[in-house]
Order: sequence, then structure tokens, then C-alpha cells
Amino acid sequence: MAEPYYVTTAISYPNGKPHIGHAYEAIAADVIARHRKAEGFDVRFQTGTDEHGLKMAQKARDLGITPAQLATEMSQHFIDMCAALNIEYDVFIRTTEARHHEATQELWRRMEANGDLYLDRYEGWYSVRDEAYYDESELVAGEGGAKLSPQGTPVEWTVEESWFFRLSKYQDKLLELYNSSDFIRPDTRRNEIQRFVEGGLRDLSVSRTSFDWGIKVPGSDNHVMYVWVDALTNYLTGLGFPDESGDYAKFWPADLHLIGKDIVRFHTVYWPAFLMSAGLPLPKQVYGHGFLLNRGQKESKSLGNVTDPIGLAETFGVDAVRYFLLREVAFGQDGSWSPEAIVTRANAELANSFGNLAQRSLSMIFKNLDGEIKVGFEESEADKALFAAVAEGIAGLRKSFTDLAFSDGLEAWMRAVFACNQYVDEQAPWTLRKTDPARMEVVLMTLFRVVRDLAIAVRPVVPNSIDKLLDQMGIATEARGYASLADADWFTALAARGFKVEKPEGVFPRLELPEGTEATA
RNA sequence: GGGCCCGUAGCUCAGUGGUUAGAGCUGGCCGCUCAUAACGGCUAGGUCGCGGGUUCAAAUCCUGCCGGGCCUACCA
Repeated sequence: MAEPYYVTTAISYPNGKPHIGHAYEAIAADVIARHRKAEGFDVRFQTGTDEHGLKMAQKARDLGITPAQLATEMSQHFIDMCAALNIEYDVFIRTTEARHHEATQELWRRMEANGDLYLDRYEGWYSVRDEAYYDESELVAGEGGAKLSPQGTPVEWTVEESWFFRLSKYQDKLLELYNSSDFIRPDTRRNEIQRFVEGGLRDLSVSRTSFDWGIKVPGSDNHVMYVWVDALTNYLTGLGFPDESGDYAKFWPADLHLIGKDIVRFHTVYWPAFLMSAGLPLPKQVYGHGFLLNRGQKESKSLGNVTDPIGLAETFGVDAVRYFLLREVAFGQDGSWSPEAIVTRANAELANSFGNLAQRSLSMIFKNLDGEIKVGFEESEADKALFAAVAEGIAGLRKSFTDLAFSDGLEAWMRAVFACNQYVDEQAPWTLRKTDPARMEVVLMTLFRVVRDLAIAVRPVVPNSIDKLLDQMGIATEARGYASLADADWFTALAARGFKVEKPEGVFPRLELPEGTEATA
């Protein structure tokens, strides 16, 4: 039976449309899921939207609709984005679903039963405009000595009844977790969190009475839960929790929570503490990826440089965007994108190097061999060397992808592609056609085989295009996982079936920079 | 202010004490013509942010500074 693998993205707060950061995370998670499927795992991939909280309630009020209506409308944008980017999730969770309320309330009860929740008063300097409490030390002095928030907004001393979670109790256990595993990745994030926890943890206010768009606290109907208690629990809800059989039994604990670097603390301090309190197993790893910058600048509404990811996929093609993001950006670090960078990368590697390799190979088979697949000949040293180089590149890709080092993996894959183009040049099958047709057959069949292997290897990244290519090569849909790379008989079976290559069509077209794109550095 | 990081060729990045600092892209030259004006070969290009220090030896360790990012208790 296949080993389970459970990966999640963060759930998105849908108070605006999806931006490129959401797309980046979804694509990375999708590639992880597809890679693990190709490796033979039984994969579960979950994403969704986090729909509660004051901001949603306020925005709905401003628009004159209910928060539930707003949530449904906005959530749809994220579902649409996933469709446009070819994100093959198993579950799209919405925190407004009844099952999520049940799951979250059950988690709460377990934390309460463990003695970790208590009712107290939250008091502090509150800024109505910022909707945030500030510590005395953060305040700045305004005109006439008036106290102001760091943003310069008025604050007033406010007292609110609140439930608290005994986070302080878990400090040592959390530090032990960080030190005894690779729970937090990459290392820079772990360093940051470790220092934060070493600095001491305060108990956490985990309920609010100032608004009601949220999950009700069991037994305290005037309280709704702090949004992070609500949001984090989504990872359990999607597996059927509190029913601990079925998917939950199979997939929990999660193998990987993929999140942005800005919310690492919630996932690596609060979340494991909640789970420890509730007596549930902890996820195996939290990975905080970097941010995508637009020409080196963060996208924001005030700068007016916010990019619609669906439009990006329409302009350049979904696979070019997927490939670019994983190839160009060192995963874990911040990265930068621009239309020129996407076009340059996609053309150089997908169109020119690999796409053209596939096209020239299939085209020569079609023209010179009438599309026939030939078997039964001796491999030369050059052929063997090429198979070895391709196997090495593919092994490198698989290893790096398992370690989430996508750009390294694609670089290894590209080295194999280069080796193939060198091979074509050295063997010059267009010359062999006249001088040694038998040898030409061997060369073309060697190319057919390595192109198939390279295509299967990169399929998790660019699935649509690769499927079009493998369709042209007669490779069955169910024979496109990595297990098929080890199948010694596929090629003879294909020939025995009488498969013939038709006139090939390129699957990675060259891109052009759209009109009006600024060519500024 | 405090914490965690980043700064290496025009661009994206490797390289954490030891020969003349590497790869790909871009640029230049040559070759090839099967192929998506694609491919192959050669080549150019760097005071490793700046200044001190430790060491026989520093991109790498220490320190100060400059520039950038994230977190600082509800934004991917």
C-alpha cells in the first residue's frame, strides 16, 4: 500500500483578490504534490480560504451584504485561480463550513479539558483605527503628550474579557521540538523562531467579544475564537476531524505545511502548542517560503503594481509561469519576477533547449522512419553515455525536489537536456541518413527514449505541456509516473504495439514580450 | 529600538578558511542545418557592499558601517 503524504498551503484571507504570492505558494504546493504522486505516494493536497475575522465583517458591512455572501464571492476567486494555474488539490476548505466549526470547537474542548484555557481580562492600549492592541513601550507621544500608536493613531485603555491559552507552559517543549527535528525550514526561519521562543512566551489571548463573525467558543456564546485558532485547525478539518478514523487516520500528522515567511510563528509556535495541548500528533515540517518581488519591489495597492495571477497565466501560459517560478527563485529565499524574466527563462529552457529537442527528435523520426519505432540494435558508447547523463539529471531532479530545492533540481534536469542537444550535434543524424541509415535509426530511437524520460521527470512542473508531448509519443496516461522510468520493457512494448509518430506539434512555443511591457531594468 | 536574514559577473544563483572565485542566461566570434531564426563549440565579463581585525592563508571567521527584506504577538 502506498505511503501517505499530506501537504497543505496556508489558507488565504479573502479580503481581496488573489495576488502573485498566493499563486506562488499554490504552484509550489501543487508541484510538491505532483512530484510525490509521481514518486508513488498516496498524496493528499489541501488549500482553501480563511473567512472569519473583523476585516471580513467590516468589508461586508461596507458593501451592504452579509459576511457569508462576501466570503462565498471572494472564495470563488481563489478557486478560479487554482483552476487557471492547474492546481490539483484534493480539498478546498472554507472555514465557514459547518464541519470546520465542529472541528475547531472540538479542538478547543480538548485544550480546555487539558487545563490550558482560562477566562481573564485582556487590557491594554487599543487603537480602534488599527484594530490592534499596543504595548506601553510601543506608544509614541503626540501633540500635548497624547498617547498615539506607532502608526500615529489615537489609543485608549481598553479592557475586554478574553479566554487565554497557556502558551507559556509549552516553551521548553517547543524548543525541544525545534532542536530535535527539522520541524522548521529553512534554517534562517528556525533561528528566528528559536530566538523568539527563547525570549519567553506570554499566554495568548484566544477569544474576542468585540465582534461575532467567527467560531463560537463552546459554553461562552458571546466569545468568538481568535482567528488563528480557527484558521490553523483547517488542516485537521479537511481530514474529517474529530472523526479520527478514515482520512484523518491515514494522513495526520501532515508531512508539510507550506506557508509564507510572514506567518511562520503561527505555524511553529501556536499550532504545535495547540496540538500538544489537545494531545494530537504534530505536523512533521513547516516550510516558510520567501516572497515574490515585482522587479525587486513588493507588490502593493499603493504602488499600483499588483499582478493578477490569472492574467499572468493567460499572457504567458500556465506552464511557463509555473516553470519560471520554480526555476528562477531559490526556494525559501525571496525572488523577483518580471515579464522579461519569464519570457527569457521560458524561451531559453522550455522552448529552445527542451521543446526544440523534443520537436527535432520526433520530427526526424516522422520524416526519416515514417514515424516507426525500431528495436533490436547495439548501443554505442555515445548512446550509453547519453543514457547515463540523462539518468543522472533525472536522479538529481528527484532528489532535489524531495528536498524542496526546485531550482537545483531543474538545473540538474537542464544539464541532461544540454547533453542531449550535444549528442544530436555530434551524431548528426541528418548526415547518417545518407552515410549510415542503420546508425541513424539507433540515434533517433535513443533520442526518443531520453526525451520520454526527461518529459516524465519534469511533468510535475509543467503537466499540461508534457501531457501533450507524451500523447504524441504514445505514452499511456498511467505510465507517466517515476515508476515508469524503471520499466525496462516500455520501449519494446510500444514498438510491438505498432505505435507510429505522427507529424509532431511543438508543446513549448517561444514567447514574445507583450506590447506595452516596460523594458526598464 | 530588539531579533533573524540577505548583499558574489549586466541578470538568476553556486561557492562557509587553502591552487589563477564557478554555472546558466545575456553579449562577441566560429560551426551546423535535423529542429520552435532553434542546436553545438570557443570567448568576453567580478576591488566577492565598504572599512578594520584574526590567520601562513578570508568571498568564507570576528567587528564597525552602508543598502535591502521579514518578524516584533490578526496580511501570500
